[in-house]
Amino acid sequence: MVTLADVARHAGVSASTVSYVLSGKRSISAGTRERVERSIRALGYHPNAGARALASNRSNIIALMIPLRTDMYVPVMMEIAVAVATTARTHGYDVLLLTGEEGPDAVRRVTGSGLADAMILMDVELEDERLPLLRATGQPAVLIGLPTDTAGVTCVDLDWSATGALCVEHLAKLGHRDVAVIGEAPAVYERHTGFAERTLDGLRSRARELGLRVVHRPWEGGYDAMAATLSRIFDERPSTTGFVVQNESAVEPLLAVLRQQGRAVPEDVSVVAVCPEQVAVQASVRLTSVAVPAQEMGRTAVGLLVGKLDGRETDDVVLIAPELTVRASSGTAPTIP
Amino acid sequence: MVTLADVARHAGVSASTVSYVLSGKRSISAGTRERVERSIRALGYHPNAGARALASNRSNIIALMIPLRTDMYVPVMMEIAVAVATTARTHGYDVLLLTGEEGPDAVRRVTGSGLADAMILMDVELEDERLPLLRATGQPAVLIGLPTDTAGVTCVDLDWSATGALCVEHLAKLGHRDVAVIGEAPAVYERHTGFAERTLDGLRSRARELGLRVVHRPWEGGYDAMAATLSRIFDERPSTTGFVVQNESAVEPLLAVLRQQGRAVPEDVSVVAVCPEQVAVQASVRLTSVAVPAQEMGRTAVGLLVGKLDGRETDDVVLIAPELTVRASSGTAPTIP
DNA sequence: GACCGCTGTCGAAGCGCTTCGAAAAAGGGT
DNA sequence: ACCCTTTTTCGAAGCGCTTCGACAGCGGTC
Repeated sequence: MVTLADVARHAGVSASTVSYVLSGKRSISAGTRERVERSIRALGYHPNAGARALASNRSNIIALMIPLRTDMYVPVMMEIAVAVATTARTHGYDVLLLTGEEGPDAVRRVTGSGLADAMILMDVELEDERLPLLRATGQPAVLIGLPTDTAGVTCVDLDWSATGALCVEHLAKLGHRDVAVIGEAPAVYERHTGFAERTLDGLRSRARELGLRVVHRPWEGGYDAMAATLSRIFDERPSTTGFVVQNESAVEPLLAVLRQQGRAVPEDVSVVAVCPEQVAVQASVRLTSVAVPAQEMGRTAVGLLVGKLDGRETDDVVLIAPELTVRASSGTAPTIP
Repeated sequence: MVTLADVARHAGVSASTVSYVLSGKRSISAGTRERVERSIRALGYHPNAGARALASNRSNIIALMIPLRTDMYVPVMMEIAVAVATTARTHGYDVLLLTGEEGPDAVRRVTGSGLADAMILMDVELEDERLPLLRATGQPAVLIGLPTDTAGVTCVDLDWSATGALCVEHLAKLGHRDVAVIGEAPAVYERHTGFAERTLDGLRSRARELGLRVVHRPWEGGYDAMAATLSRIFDERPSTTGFVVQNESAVEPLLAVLRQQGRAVPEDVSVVAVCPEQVAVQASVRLTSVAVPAQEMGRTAVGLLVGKLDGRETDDVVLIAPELTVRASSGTAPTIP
């Protein structure tokens, strides 16, 4: 193993000089720097992470806590995780992967051991039990998701409320008067994951302003469940012509059942989805959708965290504005015959 | 910050005693152990990861390299990653998340810096460029996937060749004589990712033995592409009655197009999928499938790695035997009218 | 020419832990 | 009571790095 001392010897300088070349924290003459850099390359030197962490009290690692469960948004989670990992690298950080399994203990462990300099938490619940700990330890953290109380923590999220409003506005503009929302699995609501409730709230209040009627049905499971859900919706509100889907795994079942029932999209009913771009484009009908900006969320979270670690002042809550892209699944509401 | 020395003082013992209580590498009398443990809890002590890594030359971190691209098997990747993270924790390891982006450099960096004790590589290509490095450094590593040359590395994978064979056997047993394989995107083959080619080889050679005819068509993209692919297949081989799908994102398009063409599953055509259990169960037709045992792969990989790190002798190549579950998408071949 | 303020470099201390050899304590036989 | 073995505990060295204060040169100033 090549150590800093080896490099110093090879370059004919002291260890501290090599260290300063590496960190740039003191000025080093061009000649010396050059010589040291050449030695580093010649010997294939890599600074020892542990020693560095010990001496500098900084690990250059960001912990990312992903949910263990896979009942929702797996591709979104994956995309965020990959974006976090790549962005972190460009800032010189590595990413430690924690699963929600350990829960608050993981926060304690990572903070206490100095394993990571900061944390990114996903799958944040409205009253997340990890928050008090985070506030108490003063560990720099960014949440992806928006808890009820954002005091002392930084958050990044899609503006779900605006997303819901945007969907219903789009349908209203096309003349739809009765809208059905196919929501997440009941478990998601029970857990008080913020985004599901917020979307619904935003959608409902905008619908009220615009004079639309809304029914909301959670969904989970398979095609049969979807068929049942749809019959119920059309029984209760026969004049339903607009659909909002917030659950990417519900997209294909919904389209399939509609097709099977002989309802044409977008002639008879319009569908607006909240889902990753890719899902919208690859669906059997190209979907009018509000994209879930997974990458942007991951990138932003890392950006904020690095800002904090560098002592910069950062925003407390970053809400990403939703953007609706019109594709082939929405159109003018059918005129009642 | 609470250090080991603080604990020692609090418990009235020396630092080394505390260390031995923690590591269990020397016997400590029950009384002393008790006292030390009480102090640890009282002070809320967590060993400093950096110091530990420096002194012991072990970071207790496993690096997991996941592919950057998301053109395939995202849920499988995610499931493996989560399984790796959870299993690693039960062995006292944390997981560092690397993306393929850095490529071989990541291997060099992580090995050189002592950031991780070992690596798990996913998305292994037949002639993976990270392999020579791994062999050279002697870094303990486990590949998820099977390269051409497995010398000096440990691999875990589903036995794809047997998987292909199993699928075609099942169809043969049901009386199908002409089988079509809907394969991965062409890019996957061009990259020489082992599993795609192996499945196909296994399937083809078994088919030859059983006297079945096979056509193979890569697929990628949307429903239109699937419709085109199917017409071509039925034009060229009108007597095709068996389908094998190896691409989970192709499942719904295939079923949808078949339905649209008025071909009943399983009465007119049978479909066998290679995909995660969940996809098979939630599809619009419950699919006869060979499950991709993502969790098992992740768990096994960690198990092997921990074994290596503990100096145990481990297998070099662990091939997981495929299991075919019969569901509603396959049945007796229709008799030619 | 003595003095000043630079810039560039060095030496040493110390980060918190593990680990080795050795000392101290505790039994066990005679 | 003694010696010998075994168990338990301690002290000190050292892992590879960062960082602080100090020092050596250097050109410029009065």
